[in-house]
Amino acid sequence: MKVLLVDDDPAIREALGQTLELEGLTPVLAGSFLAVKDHLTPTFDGVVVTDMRMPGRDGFHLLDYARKTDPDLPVILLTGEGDIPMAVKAIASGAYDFLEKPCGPSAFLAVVTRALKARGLVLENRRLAAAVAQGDAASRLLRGVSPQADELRSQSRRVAALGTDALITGDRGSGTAKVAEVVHLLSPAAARAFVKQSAGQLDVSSLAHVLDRAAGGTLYLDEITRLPEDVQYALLDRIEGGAGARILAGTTVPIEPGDLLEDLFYHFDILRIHIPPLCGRKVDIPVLFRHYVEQACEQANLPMPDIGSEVIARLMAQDWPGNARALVNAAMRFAMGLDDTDDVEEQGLAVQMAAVERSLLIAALQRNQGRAGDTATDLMLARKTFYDKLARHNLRCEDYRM
Amino acid sequence: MKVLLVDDDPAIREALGQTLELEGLTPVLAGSFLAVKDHLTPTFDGVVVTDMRMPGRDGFHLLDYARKTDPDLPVILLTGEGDIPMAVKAIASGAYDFLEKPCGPSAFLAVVTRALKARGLVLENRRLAAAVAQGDAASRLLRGVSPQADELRSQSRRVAALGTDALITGDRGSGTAKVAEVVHLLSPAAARAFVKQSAGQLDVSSLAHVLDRAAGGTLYLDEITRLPEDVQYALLDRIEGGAGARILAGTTVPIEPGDLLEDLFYHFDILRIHIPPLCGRKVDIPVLFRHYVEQACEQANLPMPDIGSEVIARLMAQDWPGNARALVNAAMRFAMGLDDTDDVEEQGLAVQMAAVERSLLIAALQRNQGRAGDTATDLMLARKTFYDKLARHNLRCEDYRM
DNA sequence: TAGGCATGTGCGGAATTCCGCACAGATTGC
DNA sequence: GCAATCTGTGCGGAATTCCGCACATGCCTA
Repeated sequence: MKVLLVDDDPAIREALGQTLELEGLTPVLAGSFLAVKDHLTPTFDGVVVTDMRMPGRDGFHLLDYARKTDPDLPVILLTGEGDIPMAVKAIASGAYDFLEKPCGPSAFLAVVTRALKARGLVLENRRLAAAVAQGDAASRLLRGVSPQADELRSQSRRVAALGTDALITGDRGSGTAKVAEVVHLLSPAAARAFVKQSAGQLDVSSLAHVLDRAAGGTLYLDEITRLPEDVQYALLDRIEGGAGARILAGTTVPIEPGDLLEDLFYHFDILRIHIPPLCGRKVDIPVLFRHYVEQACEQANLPMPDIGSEVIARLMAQDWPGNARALVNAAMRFAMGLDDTDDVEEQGLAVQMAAVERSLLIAALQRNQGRAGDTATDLMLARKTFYDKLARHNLRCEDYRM
Repeated sequence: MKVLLVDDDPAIREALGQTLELEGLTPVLAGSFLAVKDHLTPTFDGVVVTDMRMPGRDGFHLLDYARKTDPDLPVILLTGEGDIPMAVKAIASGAYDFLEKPCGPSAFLAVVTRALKARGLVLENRRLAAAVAQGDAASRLLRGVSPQADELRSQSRRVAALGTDALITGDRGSGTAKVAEVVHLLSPAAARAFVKQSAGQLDVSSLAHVLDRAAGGTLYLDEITRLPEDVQYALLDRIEGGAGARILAGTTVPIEPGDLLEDLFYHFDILRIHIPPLCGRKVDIPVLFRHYVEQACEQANLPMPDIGSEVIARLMAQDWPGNARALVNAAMRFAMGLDDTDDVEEQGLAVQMAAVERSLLIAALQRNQGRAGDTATDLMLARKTFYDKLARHNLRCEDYRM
């Protein structure tokens, strides 16, 4: 953050500037309003200290201008010694604070530091408010109420902010690609390309190609341990020469230095994001399951079924080696009325499809209060076809009338 | 916000308290540390002004205690006139500011006001950070970057916070039920039941039933204008006697007092949430479309297709009388590789069944790591039939092998 | 009471799906 | 290197589904 110091007296400017520098702050010195005018924007990351009595545009003018530009931009006014009426007027005019000249360094620094802190909070609050309004990608996409889910979001935000390459680890089905995308969405390059590529399917020429496509954005290499050795060398060369994109590597198998070229391994291992398995954060299962059921229902335009406590108990009783992917599948089946939330052997496809069709027919009948013609139209079926299907499923329109 | 004023001299306390009250601030007066100790918590909504020299625990002790409790809690110290060493020590010890006794009301008020503002920023900062971390339901579920979308989220948050019954209006396909659910999720009763019911399908006995199911939570009555008149009377009786649940009413047709019993109409019309039509906020279409495509891809485990600018242009060129529901359908078709992004409100049964079958095939392929024979057996299909279905859905086994 | 509209069903032709078979090619294991 | 196994596909007959048509019946309204 900066301290914009405005005083027509060069000696005072220098002295105060030195005081600031000795405190580790960043002064920007100027002799007049005109010299600093362009700094005074709503996003200016700093505060203003100005002498009140200056030729031409005085401190009050500057204060007035600043307040119109950003009412939360702190302006500290330097007054003459004992000029109490002027000080009162300054505060009344919206100055953050005032200091009487000459003042001791500690008093000066105290006021400036307080103002900088206030400014920092204002800017941070604006940023946070924008994040809330927009919906931070981590909280939107990485769900869960467990401490482990919190940690995952925090790790993702940290990696995004740092902008470095990183390694994403997690068991099969845990969503390494999704976490990579979240990191991308959280980063300044969110509007740029996000390229996802299976590492095992790369060769040297296609590596160059995907790096070009990801330029300025993010390249995610799935299952990095399958990257062919010649491609590993080529990748290292690119990284050393500037890859032009952030590279995230994912793996669902445990990884150790010997699994990759050592330099490449340690390059990615600078930062890790570890996705906790579902079995270690079972408290997240109800939230995730409900979300996936809602998603499936929205997609298929199905009514949202009640999720009873016995369903939740059944979900919680399993360990979910298939992680989120398996939970998505279970949720989809549940949404379709298949009443199957286990990861066990399946019914045949035909039986499942019949159950789904029956659910969809019932939902449509309900939407249309049992009016056959309307329901057939709703489903974009010929009336006859519709009747045929009802017969097949032992359904009768009259059962759905008021 | 409060000003906690600590001084062993009653005359000074009273005088400063009056100064604060005249400024519209809220003083809390105390003669000793012990009297205020319990106020000093991390969530204390105010600042502390304390005399430094007091019998027993002095101002420094209070400052020290406060800083340990919450380093961001401003403590203003009142010093004796000219006691500069003491003032310096105060600031060095982390006091927010100091004032020399006696000081004028305006100087006193300026410091206090500044401290209150600083405290407000800190508390707001914490609240916003928590909201970001948790993921506010409004920003997660009610998407859009337009001012109208902002307004919808704000209305939803306000209704949620007030805890009253309300009316939700919006055109067909705009998602009145979804907004009702968001309001529910934002409210303190989020963990309780959310019951959705078509108003047209209610009778007096089923009304009692759904109110019982929603007890402590939220009941959403869809298409409230279709509520039979006898049920309206029954509902009014329950509302007057305490319904036991928050009741939200939705309508996709314009509603006026004559459309319902007058008392019932005005009961719900206390608060309205109006969902803006997509045609009035086209800037939201790209964001929403992308979200729905991502959702469809996640459900069906499909790779995310690129959404070209020509696709966006075509979406923007339509008015979307089917609103979000139609956009969901278009997104699903796009995700499935159907080059059809037009405003089609309902899906036919065949399209829905095709989507389901595709999802089930993919899930089975994943379970079987792309082994065709095993997958066909799993689905209880002839191998040939299985291959026919893959062809029909543009699926290839090899894409699901390790 | 009559007309209009909606419902429900049998018949039968067209369209679609199921699926066995045979074959060629690829992969895996001994 | 070879045998066993798996994969993928075209052909074609059987089975199933789609759906228009015609008709009878019931309900609602003027």
